[in-house]
Amino acid sequence: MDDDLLTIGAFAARARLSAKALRLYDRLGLLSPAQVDDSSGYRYYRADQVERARLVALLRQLDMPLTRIAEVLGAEGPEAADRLAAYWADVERRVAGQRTLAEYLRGRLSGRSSEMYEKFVIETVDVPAQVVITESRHTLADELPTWIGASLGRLEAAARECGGPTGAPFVVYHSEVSMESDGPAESCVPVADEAAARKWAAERGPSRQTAVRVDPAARLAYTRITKAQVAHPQILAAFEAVEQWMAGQGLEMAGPCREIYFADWDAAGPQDPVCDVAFPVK
Amino acid sequence: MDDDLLTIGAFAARARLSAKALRLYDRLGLLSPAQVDDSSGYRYYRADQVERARLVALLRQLDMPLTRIAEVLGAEGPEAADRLAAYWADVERRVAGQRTLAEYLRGRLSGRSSEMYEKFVIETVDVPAQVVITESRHTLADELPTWIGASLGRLEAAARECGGPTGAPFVVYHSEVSMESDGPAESCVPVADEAAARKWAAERGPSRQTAVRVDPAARLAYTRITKAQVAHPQILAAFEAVEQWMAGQGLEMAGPCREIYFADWDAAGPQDPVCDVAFPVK
DNA sequence: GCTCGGCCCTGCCCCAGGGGCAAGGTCAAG
DNA sequence: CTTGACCTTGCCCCTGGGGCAGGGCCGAGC
Repeated sequence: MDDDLLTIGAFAARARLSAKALRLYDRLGLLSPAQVDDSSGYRYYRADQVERARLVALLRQLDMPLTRIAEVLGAEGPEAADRLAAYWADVERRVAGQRTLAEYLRGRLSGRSSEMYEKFVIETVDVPAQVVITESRHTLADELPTWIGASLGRLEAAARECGGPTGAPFVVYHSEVSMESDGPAESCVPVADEAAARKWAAERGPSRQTAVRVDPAARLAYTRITKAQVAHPQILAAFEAVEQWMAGQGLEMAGPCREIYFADWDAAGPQDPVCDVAFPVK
Repeated sequence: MDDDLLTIGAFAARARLSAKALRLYDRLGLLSPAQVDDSSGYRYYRADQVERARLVALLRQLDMPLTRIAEVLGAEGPEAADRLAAYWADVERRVAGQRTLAEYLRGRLSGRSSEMYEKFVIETVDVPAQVVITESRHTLADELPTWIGASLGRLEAAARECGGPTGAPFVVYHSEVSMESDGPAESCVPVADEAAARKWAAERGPSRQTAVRVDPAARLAYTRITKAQVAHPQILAAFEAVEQWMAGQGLEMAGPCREIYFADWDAAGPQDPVCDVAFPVK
């Protein structure tokens, strides 16, 4: 039994890993040598540890972080497969988003950049102050559409108990327009009955990040986009077009940007206008 | 003009980047402030630099390294789009490879691991020493099939001038079985006429990494696989099965592993055996 | 026993692409 | 003039190792 212990170099060659990597995995508890000489510190591996080492190598080929590899190794058969599947599903989601972004950028870089903004018609409108009930959440771009749909659905239902929706629902982006980082987004539905709204919010408690506030009167610079354009990354072009226009007009941003959904989403076709992309201006 | 200069914080907010990132991009020459105060070191950006900054942010979202981003920014319109397209094509190739690997591993982890090796029938065979003409190359796994096809095609053509192919062509993997890292691979075709072979190699020069050598007699442990199995990552299972069997028999590896293509590749169907996966044993 | 070459050990610095924090300088509004 | 917000540089941190230095271990030959 002592005889088929392998030194780190021999084991590394069999496992197709570097000795350095093996020392790291040892330190992280991912793959400990069967035996370590007390005085010399030499690591000795059993031949049957090669299988585990190779599995680590293959998982690393998927760019799986070592901590997640440790989870996979720590789980039993089918559960390990589930964890791998979950990891890979994350990767595919991320890559899918990047793929659409890459396509968008390719089109933009290939020369259409200058004329791009001309497709957007920008106007301004003055909106009065209104009482809104809101939900807030930190979320990533790929979950945004789902969350917006669900959240506005909940809020519109609640609005019927607060004097009914008195205007188009909208979503405010408090930090990032709608990129990868989870800038807080706030979905809002205007209601008539502020007292009822406050009662509603008090009942819900802060658990769902609900709130009632008065959205101040503002002048909005906006452009109208179609249902097909309400998706990443196309919608970024609309935001940028409005910002460009504002800069050209010498207008300054007076608050966070928003998307105003004035049409019936489900009834709209891809080319129907459904949404205004807007910035408050001074 | 002085008035629409932005401090780093204001510029960062507009560009949706961190100030830290902007300092890094400045240091790398990727995005230099329009003006830097000599005494205070304060960076000031023009508002129209936001566009470039956002482009950097979007390209970073594709995980494009800053050096490649610099190349994209340095190129003109369509060329920039080409560079982005080339980068993204690389990503898609890598992910496609990882995807098949992930599927393979998912199957393996979900419980089929123990029975997996039983599907392979392993035998041994003694092969005599033979003169071979060879080409060598460092290559990545995704280019391997193409290279093997082209290389064996060239060698078989050359073999006809050296006494004809006298045995099945094969590919030797000198370091990695066939993974991501570019372990050198050597394609070999046995020939009868060593003198003619040496003449052929001398004419070609070392430019194409050609060589003539005597492949020593060996006992091979091998398993026969079908055309469908000759691909990543399925073929890894065959290599591992042979290694497992060798370990079970107490046999030691006596040299680098190889794939022996004994059948007519183009005429074979997916389920036809075309290849032996083999290890020399002592 | 002695040495030599080949492994092996730990420890340190390096890469990208920043995050976070500390110490100190600047700027503008009250 | 002060105060607080903002800016500067510089240092350490993360992952997953690569590379090198300085020193220890081991077996083979002499």
